[in-house]
Amino acid sequence: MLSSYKSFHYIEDIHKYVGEEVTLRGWVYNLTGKGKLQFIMLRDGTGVIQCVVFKANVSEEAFENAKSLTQESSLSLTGKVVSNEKAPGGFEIDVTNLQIIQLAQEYPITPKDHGDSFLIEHRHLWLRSSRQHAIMRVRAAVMKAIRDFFDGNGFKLMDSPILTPNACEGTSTLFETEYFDLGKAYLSQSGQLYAEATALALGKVYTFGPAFRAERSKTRKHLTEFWMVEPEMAFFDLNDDMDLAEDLVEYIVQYCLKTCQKELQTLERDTTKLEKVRRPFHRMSYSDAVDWLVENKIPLNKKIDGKDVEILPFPWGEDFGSPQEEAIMEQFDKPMIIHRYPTEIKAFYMKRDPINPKVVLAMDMLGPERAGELIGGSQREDNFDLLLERIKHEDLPEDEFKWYLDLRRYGSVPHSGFGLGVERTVKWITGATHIREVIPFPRMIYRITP
RNA sequence: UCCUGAGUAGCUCAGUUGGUUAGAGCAUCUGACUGUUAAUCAGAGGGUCCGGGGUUCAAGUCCCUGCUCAGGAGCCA
Repeated sequence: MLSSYKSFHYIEDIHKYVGEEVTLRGWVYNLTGKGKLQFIMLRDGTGVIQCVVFKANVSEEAFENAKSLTQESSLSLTGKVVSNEKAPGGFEIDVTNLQIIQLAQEYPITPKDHGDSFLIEHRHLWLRSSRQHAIMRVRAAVMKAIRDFFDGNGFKLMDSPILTPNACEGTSTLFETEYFDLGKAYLSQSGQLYAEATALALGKVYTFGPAFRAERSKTRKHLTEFWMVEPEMAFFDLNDDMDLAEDLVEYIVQYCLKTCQKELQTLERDTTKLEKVRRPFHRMSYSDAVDWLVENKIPLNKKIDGKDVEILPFPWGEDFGSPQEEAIMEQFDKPMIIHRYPTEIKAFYMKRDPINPKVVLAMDMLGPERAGELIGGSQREDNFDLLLERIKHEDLPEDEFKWYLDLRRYGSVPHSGFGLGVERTVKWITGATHIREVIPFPRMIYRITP
């Protein structure tokens, strides 16, 4: 517990002090005046409350101070907590004294509409608005739910390096930097390989940190820097992996429903849709998904010689893009998993299905309401020879993977894991229209400030 | 990398077929008001129409070009 050193109160606790005098510190969220009466909507990070300054109840100086306030000025005020049904939230403060800490200059973000570009340029101030404030609180809840879930289920937190000598999957474009005399280093796009090593030391681990991708993606689903949690479990097969993924997502959503009702209400999120997020989720193999696309005449969109062409029926072996995933997801009102993708379109470390080596034991979890891919995971190749063969086949630098191959040399076991994108998840739960709204300071292809 | 769209006041936008001095709401400033919720009322200030070039008697408007931004594809969480 925090010691009670505070000389002021927080708005979230105000209901405990009805009839009493309190001191609040915060910022002017909005203002309106009516002659001898000034209304101040005060925010302090924990909530917003209406404070009423009546000329006859305060000193001349305090009233002049109240009149001179501007949006986002910081202040300290004292007054009595009263119940008033005219006040938003049901309570208000009858102000008896008021001191300005700093009189804010003309604040750029007004209560009226603004464009996306303007708001993102003022991200450092935009975070103060009620919608962004609510999203950040849901984000904090999602982070906590993730940690609670793993910590409470026997997982150990394991931190993987950010600077790495090679591309983890060998596909994605990475940010590059010079690393002393050792040549180039890259910002990690995934902690998975390191999580595998620690899973063989600790059993069940999760790594939780930022990931970096230098792809020139410019959509409302992509960031160049995002947060990902990656559990990795020794002795888990693909089914165990999918079960865990479903448990985790169910836990996160239910935790947010339990602890973020106010925030979800501010965001006008239809929570009945989130309440449906209960296990079991839907599952479908890649092959069954292709059959469904063929039956429903969903084509493959491909670029051949610079021309866009539609290929029908959808050919087995091609990867799904957003159009295919969205079409499949439209029938479902909770997340679903597609598993057992063609070997050729998936990463080298994924284990081949012993029943059908044309597919790997991989899985993607897609979210409803156009949330897109929330999770990507797989059972890992645990056979030394097969893994080496895949590394060679993909032309990956064998030397860099020597330590990784060692894991298959010394007590190799079946193991699995997955990665969950935090921002994708928060975007889905909050119903935010753009991923840049769900991380405090988004990093995107054409923007690195603020 | 490719495709599409946008750029006019601090902010959000309107601006007709090219035609007089480029408009509105909000914000700001001045004044009125004891119950406002994006208050209301009266008044005031505020413009490199993204930059450059061109067509024309005349360009915010048409053409070329550059810049900036947005969305989508591919890639993925």
